[in-house]
Amino acid sequence: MTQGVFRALADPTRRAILQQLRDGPRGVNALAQGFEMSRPAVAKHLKILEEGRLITVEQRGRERLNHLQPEMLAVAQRWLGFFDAFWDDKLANLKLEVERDDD
Amino acid sequence: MTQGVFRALADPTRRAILQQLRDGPRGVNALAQGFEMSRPAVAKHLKILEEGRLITVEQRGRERLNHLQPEMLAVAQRWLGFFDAFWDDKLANLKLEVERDDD
DNA sequence: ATATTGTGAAACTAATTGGTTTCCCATAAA
DNA sequence: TTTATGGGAAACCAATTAGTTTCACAATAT
Repeated sequence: MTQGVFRALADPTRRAILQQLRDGPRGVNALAQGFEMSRPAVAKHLKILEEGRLITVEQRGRERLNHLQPEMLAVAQRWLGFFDAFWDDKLANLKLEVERDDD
Repeated sequence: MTQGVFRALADPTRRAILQQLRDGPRGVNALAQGFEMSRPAVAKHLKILEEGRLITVEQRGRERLNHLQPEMLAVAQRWLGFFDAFWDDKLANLKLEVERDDD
């Protein structure tokens, strides 16, 4: 699960797609207009985003609307959260250094 | 900057390396023992982590100690934070799945 | 009925990735 | 001074990635 999310986030086009989808669901063509690449290329990115469960697809007639599904971003946030303690420790150590650096 | 970070995080070995480094700085050989791959392979991952500025290298004699530098993880966290507005009550359902996740 | 639109699928390509083995060098220890 | 250790660099390889063009097809619009 974690792998699917981080893999999906690794590509700048895919991250941009997610940001686009914050404004509402979009079809492949609408999305592809925002990028300098062909529709099939964007379609492949969407597939990877779908595999990572960062988007869901709603079929409406001949249209396929790609919806942002931000729940999985929480997986990434949670993983990163495990380092917050380290971050805090480092800041604390730094603080100590600063405090006895009064000469 | 964001690209370097997300690229570095895309590989499970690299994420595992970062987790290892939470316990303190390590040389390539020490790290490589934790994975079923050769030292040069791990060295390449370290290089990518360094390019993404997720680690720093301290040269001590013939040893090169790789230090976790968690500041850049905040870059990823900030990017993900832009989606916080989208979170809804589906998060509760997700929590169950997350808790039995490996990787 | 016909034309247009939104999309998927296949086949192909170039570049990148993730790994290997081998060899070499500098530092540290005997 | 010789040996052992920690690690870089090169050359190579297979698989994956990110893109392309072309074709096909079903749903909508005229």
